[in-house]
Amino acid sequence: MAARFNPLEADARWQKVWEEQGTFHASGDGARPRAYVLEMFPYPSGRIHIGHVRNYVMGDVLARYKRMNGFDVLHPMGWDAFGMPAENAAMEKKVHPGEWTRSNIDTMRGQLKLLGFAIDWTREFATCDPSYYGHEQALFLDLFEAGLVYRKQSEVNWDPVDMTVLANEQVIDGRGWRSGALVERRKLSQWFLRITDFADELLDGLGRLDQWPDKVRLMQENWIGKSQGLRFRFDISPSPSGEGVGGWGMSQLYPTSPTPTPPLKGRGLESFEVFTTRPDTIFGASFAAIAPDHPIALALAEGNGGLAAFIAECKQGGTTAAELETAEKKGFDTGIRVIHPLDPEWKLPLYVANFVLMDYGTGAIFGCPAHDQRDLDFARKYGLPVTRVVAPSPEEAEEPIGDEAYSGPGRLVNSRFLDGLTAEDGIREVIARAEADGWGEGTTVWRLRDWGVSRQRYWGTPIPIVHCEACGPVAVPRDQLPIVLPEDIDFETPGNPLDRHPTWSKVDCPECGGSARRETDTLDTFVDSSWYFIRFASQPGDAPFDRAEAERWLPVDQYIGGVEHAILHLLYARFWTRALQRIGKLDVVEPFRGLFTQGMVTHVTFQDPQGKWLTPEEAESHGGPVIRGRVEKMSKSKRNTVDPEPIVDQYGADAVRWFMLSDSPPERDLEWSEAGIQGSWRFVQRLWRLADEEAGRGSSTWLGDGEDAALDRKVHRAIAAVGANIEALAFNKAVANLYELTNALEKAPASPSRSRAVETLIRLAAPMVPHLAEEVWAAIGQEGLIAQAEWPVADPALLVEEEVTIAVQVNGKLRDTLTAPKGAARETLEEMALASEKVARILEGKPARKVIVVPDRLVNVVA
RNA sequence: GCCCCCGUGGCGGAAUUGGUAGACGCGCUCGACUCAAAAUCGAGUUCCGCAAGGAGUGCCGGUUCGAGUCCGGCCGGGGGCACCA
Repeated sequence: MAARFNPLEADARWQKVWEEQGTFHASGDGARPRAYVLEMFPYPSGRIHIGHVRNYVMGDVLARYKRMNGFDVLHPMGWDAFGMPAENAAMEKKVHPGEWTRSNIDTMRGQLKLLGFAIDWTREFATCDPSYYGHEQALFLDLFEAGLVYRKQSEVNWDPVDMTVLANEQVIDGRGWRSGALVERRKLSQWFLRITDFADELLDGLGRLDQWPDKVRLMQENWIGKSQGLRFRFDISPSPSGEGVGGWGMSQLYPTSPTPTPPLKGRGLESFEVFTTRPDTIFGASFAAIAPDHPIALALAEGNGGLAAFIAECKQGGTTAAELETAEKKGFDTGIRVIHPLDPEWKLPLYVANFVLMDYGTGAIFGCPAHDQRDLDFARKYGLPVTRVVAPSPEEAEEPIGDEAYSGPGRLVNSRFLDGLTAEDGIREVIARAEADGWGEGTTVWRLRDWGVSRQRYWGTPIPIVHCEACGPVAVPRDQLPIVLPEDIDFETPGNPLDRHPTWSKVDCPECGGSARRETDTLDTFVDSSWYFIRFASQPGDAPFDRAEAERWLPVDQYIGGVEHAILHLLYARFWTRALQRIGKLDVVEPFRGLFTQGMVTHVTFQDPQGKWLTPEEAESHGGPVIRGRVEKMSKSKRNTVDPEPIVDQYGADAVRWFMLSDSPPERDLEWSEAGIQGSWRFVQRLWRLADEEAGRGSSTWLGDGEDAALDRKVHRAIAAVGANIEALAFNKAVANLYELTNALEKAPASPSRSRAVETLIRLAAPMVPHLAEEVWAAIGQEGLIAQAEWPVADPALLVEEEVTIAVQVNGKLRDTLTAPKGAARETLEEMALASEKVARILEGKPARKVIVVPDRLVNVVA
């Protein structure tokens, strides 16, 4: 063996061996139990960054560990290859999005291979392959035929310069992030998937995902947003003088229309529904309010210029977080009165209010100022009555409400027949009465919206629909799939190139044969990532997947990725899987049994006094003063990124892998540092020296024949600890276990125990530093690959200590320690502790009041 | 505003059910080897103190024989949602 481990030479050599032998192919032959380990597949943006490396190293350690434990492991890799950056590159660099994407994939695949990941590359695909998205089109049609896809008008963010729809995240301060143009709200016909049909089961299923982080489950729960309550009808009160005009409040700021008769009658607008989660507070009602775009508001505005102006003003209001937070509650009194459902004599004013949202519930509310902060703010502003109807105690029944609404528990007061009931009973009672009397019903409202999947872009999966004037939207016949994106496209003009293509969209209607137009929208790329894990498990040519084979691999046993996908991707994938189950295509309920969200890789930042960001190298060579900034997420704009490739060239894959696993718990951020990677490099070399020494010594040169029982125990404790920590994905702890064992081995005198221990250490380290492990494995004359060797088994007998250290406390303070045989009797321990000089000194001859003995742990003497 | 998580040495972080706080790594100090350096090896490294000893897990209080861990109240940091009725 060489004096030093040379990764430059060894890495490539072992990577070639693994590839040639197909070491990491998932066989699926049923001979071994299966394990499916998956990291979120990357978007081919250009180059691998260090965050990818951390993500894939974690999955890789688990995959290799599972393989050594006798599993048939599926650990695939692919590319989430559709999306905007490719189109931006096309516009900026005049390169075809496909060409740009393919070239990035080639680069990144090469970079990933440098790290020696145990990936089954035979299953690799990119979502931009027609052989992938064609099957996606088929699945879309399956859902379409099952009624889970529909088309409706919806408001979108429209960039008038780029002529494209923008996602909310792409609208910054009301402007398109690329063009800087003021974004318009536009109504477009879009395709939607009925994810709301699954709201209940998606929520319910979270409870059974016990191997998911609580945080992610909670985020999804909030996102789905289930609210139970009462939906009920308000009838508009007929008034002698017609149906009212704006008379009070805000309306004075706006000119009142000279034609005061609002056209509600005969249009189904004589009543409207509201939703509330607090029907118990119904006797605290002091007003009703509708959204500015509620049909009644729009109808009233036809005859009321003041209201029309108010509605227009509401629409202008920004929708950014900051603006909403400070936005004042504003309303417009329509002059209309509505009838309280429990008292026909009780009339409430109807406002149009800026804080009522048309797309939640029914777009209308009843206002109960005493117990809802927004309603209270509103009521105070417009001088509306505030009546307490819930009191935390009988004494507080008449306590006036101040500036804060009371939303806590209590009993109902000032509420006629509800008085004395708890709030919960009140809710039940009012719902029961509403249902019995026919003016409302108990219902559930969700925050979750249906998933709009239409994107007015080129680089995505074409939606397999044809629009025919006679037949409407028609599914493309299956034998015409895949609908392939045209290659001859023009990015010179903004907008969707598919729309402008001279021939692509011109087709005959599959139903009537008449001339028709192909759908030119493409699917949201989140659709692509909603089923790729199924395609990894099984990829026949003529179908999206083979059902039986997919069911044998799924669900994914361990899924690893960034927490930024906690909601959208993970919710969409759960929905898609359930949708496939509902239509009878795949009997899997949840796609990911275990989920792990890893932290980011961060790095220090540097700036010069002018605030210009500097790379770490620039900071070092910079002549003038340099400000050392915070440790932050790596980003190009802050110039604190680290390219993994030169680092792998310098230190080798194993040192990089080891560093990615060290120190920080995997769910937290890891700070990249030069010292850290050097430390890892040193450890790789230490392992090498240890093995080298042992190999060089040969078995004939023992100093003695004696076994080293203490070392044996340490080894077996390490076997148990490393295994448990890898299974728990606590890689930083597994790393610490390996350091401890290495330290112990370096100090241990030569013995057969030590030789065995070094071999065990290499096995334990193999998932983390696989190239070095293979090199050592071969050098010590072992057959085959360590990647396929068995994980050592801890001997339970050696996990038990013979002697234990007992802490001796006086009044809970540590005063002494003593060594006792494992399992020593309470009395023995007590006796030993009381015999301690230090204890005796503190007791000063007085007897102990009490002695607490925790066997094998401590004795606490209470003085 | 609502919901959730986290505060432990110079730094990253360990610490079963409450039971010896600081494992392991980084950094630093001293020493060995060396002409010197790198590499490597040895010793040390929570704070105060020469020591004996004392203090110590953001702060204040509580429960307990015993609290980093449990409870209450603050302070600080991070994340999610965002006028959701």
